[in-house]
Amino acid sequence: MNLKELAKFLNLSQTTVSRALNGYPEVNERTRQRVMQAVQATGYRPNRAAQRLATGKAGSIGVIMPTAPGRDTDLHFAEFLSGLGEVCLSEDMLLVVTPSRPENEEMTFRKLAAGGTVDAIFLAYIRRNDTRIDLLKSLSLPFVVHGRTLEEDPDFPLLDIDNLGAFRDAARLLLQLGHRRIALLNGPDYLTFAIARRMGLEAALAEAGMATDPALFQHSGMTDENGYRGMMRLLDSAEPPTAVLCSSILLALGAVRAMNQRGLALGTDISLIAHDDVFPYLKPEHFSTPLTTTRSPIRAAGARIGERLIGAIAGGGEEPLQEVWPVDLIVRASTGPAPAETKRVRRKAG
Amino acid sequence: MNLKELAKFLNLSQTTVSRALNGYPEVNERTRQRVMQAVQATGYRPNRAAQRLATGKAGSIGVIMPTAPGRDTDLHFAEFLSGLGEVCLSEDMLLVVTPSRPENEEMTFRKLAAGGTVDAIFLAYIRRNDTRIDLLKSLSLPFVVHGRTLEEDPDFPLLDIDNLGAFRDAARLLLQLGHRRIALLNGPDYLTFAIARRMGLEAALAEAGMATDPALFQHSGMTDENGYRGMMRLLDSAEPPTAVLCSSILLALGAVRAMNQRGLALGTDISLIAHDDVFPYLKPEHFSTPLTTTRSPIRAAGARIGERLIGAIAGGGEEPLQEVWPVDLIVRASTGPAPAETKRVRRKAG
DNA sequence: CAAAGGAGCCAAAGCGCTTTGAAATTTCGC
DNA sequence: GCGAAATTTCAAAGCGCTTTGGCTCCTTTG
Repeated sequence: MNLKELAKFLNLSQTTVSRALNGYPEVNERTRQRVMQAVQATGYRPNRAAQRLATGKAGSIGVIMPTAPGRDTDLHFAEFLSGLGEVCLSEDMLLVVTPSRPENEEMTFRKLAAGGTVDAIFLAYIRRNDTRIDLLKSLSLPFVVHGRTLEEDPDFPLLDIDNLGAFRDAARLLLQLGHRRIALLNGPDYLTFAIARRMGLEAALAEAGMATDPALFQHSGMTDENGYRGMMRLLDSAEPPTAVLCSSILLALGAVRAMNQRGLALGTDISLIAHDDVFPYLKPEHFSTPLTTTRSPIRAAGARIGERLIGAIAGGGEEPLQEVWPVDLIVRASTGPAPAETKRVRRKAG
Repeated sequence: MNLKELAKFLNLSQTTVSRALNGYPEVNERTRQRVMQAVQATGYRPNRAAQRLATGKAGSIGVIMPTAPGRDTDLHFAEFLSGLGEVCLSEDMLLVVTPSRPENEEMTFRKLAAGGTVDAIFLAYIRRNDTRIDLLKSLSLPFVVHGRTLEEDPDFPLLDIDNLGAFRDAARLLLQLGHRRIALLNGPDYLTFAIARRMGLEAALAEAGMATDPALFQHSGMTDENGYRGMMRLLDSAEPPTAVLCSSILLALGAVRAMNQRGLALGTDISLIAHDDVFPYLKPEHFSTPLTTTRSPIRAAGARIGERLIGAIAGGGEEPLQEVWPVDLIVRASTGPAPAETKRVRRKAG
């Protein structure tokens, strides 16, 4: 059943039927009712491809899903997608997920753009000098970046959380509690969010007039396993930290396990603050010792980016908006005063 | 730049250029080279919508993403999607993810199908008497179901793992180890995979001539929190189990935490077997006490379903294939002989 | 050397929708 | 009750691609 047939069935022209369906004003209300009824009766649905061709609008948002044979899937991606999806749903947009090898991402973008497959693109996992952003700028497709580059004043539309501020505040808290050796279990060092978090910690240390010890920083994929290994390595070192910042709940999960195994009490012997992207199935407040966290729901970010993308599609060229969300620091039981032995270590060192 | 312009640029007809691009034989090799070069030079990409309209093929696979305001996102969905995506990538297919409220899924299907938005559909989260399957059968669109209904001989294409067998084998192992009270922390009771797993446990118990105690079964969303709560409840009950089956690593995570908190040694005081869908960021072998698991990579299932969907699109109507994968039972340290106190309890009870 | 066959190319007809510009019909003011 | 304006409808022209059927030019073959 297509429009032509439907029109014939109704003894109307395609034009009128099309207009009735799309809510144009120049059609009699009685006629519109009749059309709607016929749609119900016949089960007619407009052909999406034809609609696209005619309007030039794809009615969908493009998302690149980074993928590679050995590559881990990402918890954060799914949660983000769910927020994005929620918005798409209410706006009757489709989500076109394009799996792509990292090395082919440029090609994938070009194909999506030139082929008119999508009306807007979302980009994440921003790297230090990310060439993909310049590419997107040149593509004349609305886009919003999740995260940002390290430059001072980015000139592209983005949404990010205040990673630097979050980890600076977290480190300040630990410093106030008397901690002097603060470790960082971070994400991959080529991703800007991880770099920003490290800079946050470094900033707080600098404020306190303290040097940074690179031996206390680990950059790795954010898995349970890496959290465990990293923590074990730290605990086995000559001067173990008394506190640790984790870039993900998963890293914290492994780190906490390592502490348990060593018989260390969380919040007493050692303090921990984790960043919480808010996964419904893994909550820091439900750890044996509830975790102090820097908290920012990644799902909400997905929803907001969806809104902005849809706005950009509808409204033509929005000016590039840089939106940076503050991050809550939520104190729970995993943070406490630095243990006395720290002082001993420091005396020994000094 | 469109085909017409490209053809003019080359002094060829659209027909010839189109054929050159799509690998048809009736075009001179030299001409084809010229065309390819022009494509490189101009950056021409065919318009996807036009292609679709002309061919009637959408070049994409539809995936329903269940979503609702309060609904948890699902770890398994992302991992599955990644497998599916991997295949789509190699076949140059797009993944159209349609977020949909559960109550609107039928409508969503109809729209996807009648609108020609996708060439095939994938369905998961199968429920007891799932009306969506009949709908799909009536839609004349290739589809493959992940999971299955409970009927004896399903007549639709599906891929599933042997949930019943997996949990029966797991329970048998526990029974052989002397366990008599075996608990089950399961997924939601309206989903067939969870029902099958319960049936697996019940089958093993029946074989051993034992009754089932519904108080030992929990159906819930598969989150860390529910694992913890469920386990706590079980441990606090009059006759706590000596062993527990978990339908997910996440449930196991919470359950293990509960045990730790109660000072119970995993594999000694209490045994645990979890089902492992294989998440790269959360591995049962890395738990403090490595977990015995029933293992089946959900990502592989995604890839296989992708293959089959693409095959079905290409080859027309494949006969409905029921593919059921066996599940490995991998024994690690979380399972051990039933502790002596169990006997005491039984004596008391007997 | 004419007929047959094949290789290579082309014009034009869709695919199913939207939208423009015009025509038919109704409504309204005086 | 008549012309003008507003309302409602329509025919037809795209959107950019694929594909059918046909045409031209060479090569082959009896």
